[in-house]
Amino acid sequence: MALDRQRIVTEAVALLDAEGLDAVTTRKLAARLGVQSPTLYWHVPNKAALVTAIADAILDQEFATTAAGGKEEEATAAGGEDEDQPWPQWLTGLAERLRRALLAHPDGARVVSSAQLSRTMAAISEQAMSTLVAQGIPLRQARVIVLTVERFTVGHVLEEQAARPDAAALKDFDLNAFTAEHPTVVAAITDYFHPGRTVDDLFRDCLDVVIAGAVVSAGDRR
Amino acid sequence: MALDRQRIVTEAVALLDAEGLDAVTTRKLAARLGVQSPTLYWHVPNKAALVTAIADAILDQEFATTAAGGKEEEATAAGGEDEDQPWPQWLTGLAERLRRALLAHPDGARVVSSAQLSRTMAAISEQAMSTLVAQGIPLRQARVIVLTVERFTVGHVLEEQAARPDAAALKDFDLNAFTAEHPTVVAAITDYFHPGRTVDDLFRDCLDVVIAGAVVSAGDRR
DNA sequence: AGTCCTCTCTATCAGTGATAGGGAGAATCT
DNA sequence: AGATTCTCCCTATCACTGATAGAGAGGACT
Repeated sequence: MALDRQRIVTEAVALLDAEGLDAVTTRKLAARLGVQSPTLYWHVPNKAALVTAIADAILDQEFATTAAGGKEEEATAAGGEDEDQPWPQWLTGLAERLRRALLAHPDGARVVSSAQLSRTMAAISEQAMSTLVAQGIPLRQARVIVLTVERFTVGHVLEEQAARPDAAALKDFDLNAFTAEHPTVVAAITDYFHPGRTVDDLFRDCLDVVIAGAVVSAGDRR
Repeated sequence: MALDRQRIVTEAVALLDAEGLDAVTTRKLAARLGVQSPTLYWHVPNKAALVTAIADAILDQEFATTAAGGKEEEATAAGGEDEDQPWPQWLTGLAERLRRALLAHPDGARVVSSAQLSRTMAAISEQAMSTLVAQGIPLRQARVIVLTVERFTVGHVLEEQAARPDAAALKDFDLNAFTAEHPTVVAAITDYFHPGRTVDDLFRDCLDVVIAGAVVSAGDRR
């Protein structure tokens, strides 16, 4: 099978899924493709470009229609969400889809946050801002709201996927001392998760805060 | 001068300031300290621990009193902010101080976001959640609000400090094509910055959205 | 005096992204 | 048809990274 950029990116995502971002090296990737590592540099200028391409691939899995480019009409229900629903709900759905895309791969948030000039991310922003504008939000507000939601979501998932501290870091971690110094934090965590709430609920609760603020800042019109 | 963990971290921050996170290598750091690189491993278990220590140092510069530990009374005005002011304003100040701390060093957000178990970050959360609780916010809401603000802020600054794409990435970037495909995004950017607004204003506007949502979710009590 | 402990050293390892430059084969030009 | 160019992959190598093994200097304790 001919080696091309497409196949490289696909295999890179597979490697990411199997071993995480730190294991995505040119050599391991080349080995998977049955090729020597310098060969990759004929198809991809450098590793940063590869990571950006991976980011686009990750986002595309959830936003394929959105990212397809503004050409076609995208009849309705782009990616499962209805653009005609009220923007707060629509934006909530967008954020949840974004989170789902990031969580679908190890280090997904790290990949996307270190992508340089992701086309798909730009397409998402475009669709989000234009959707808000189409529903009467002033352009300036639309930008502020969309950026807020995007950056919160990436920041949130980044923390969700943060590497579990290694044994060396944990060995001098005294839970009792931590609880003594941070009683409110510990109490809040146990309180939050006790009734069976999940990390999905936590994201949703945090997102609701952001969306509520967006509604207020948009002058309460809906 | 005796080499100890404190001096290593201080010099690591200096190296970070001078050349950025990617240049913080054990060899360069050791050279600055007049020592061979394996020596560092006597004082620091591995590089991840070093990065976490750098993150704590960065945050300490802005939150020294907060992070000092819950022992002393911290008379008033911890780090320049008054804990008795209404929590929305107080939380706004906290987020701005957090952003200032991150922006004070190259890759500051990247450092903090890749820190494992930062004591200072925990101390910040503790102070924030307890401040909200002290003003009548239920524990569960306090946690949601504080996490939202923290993660938004880190996510936002992470993007602010994102590496400018290199020449290779820019060479096949067609601004006209980008504008054609993302008209709303481009229009929103020019519209936003035209009247002399800065990136500081943008953060503040986004933060205001989050805080407004926090106020709503707290049931409008203030 | 002898033993331990603290700290720094040299030597070395396996890997990493990246470049230089060679060569096989297909496509294109004359 | 023959010559040339282009495409794509190779080998060899570079400078550099985080990390470990193990030696040894010197002070502190017994």
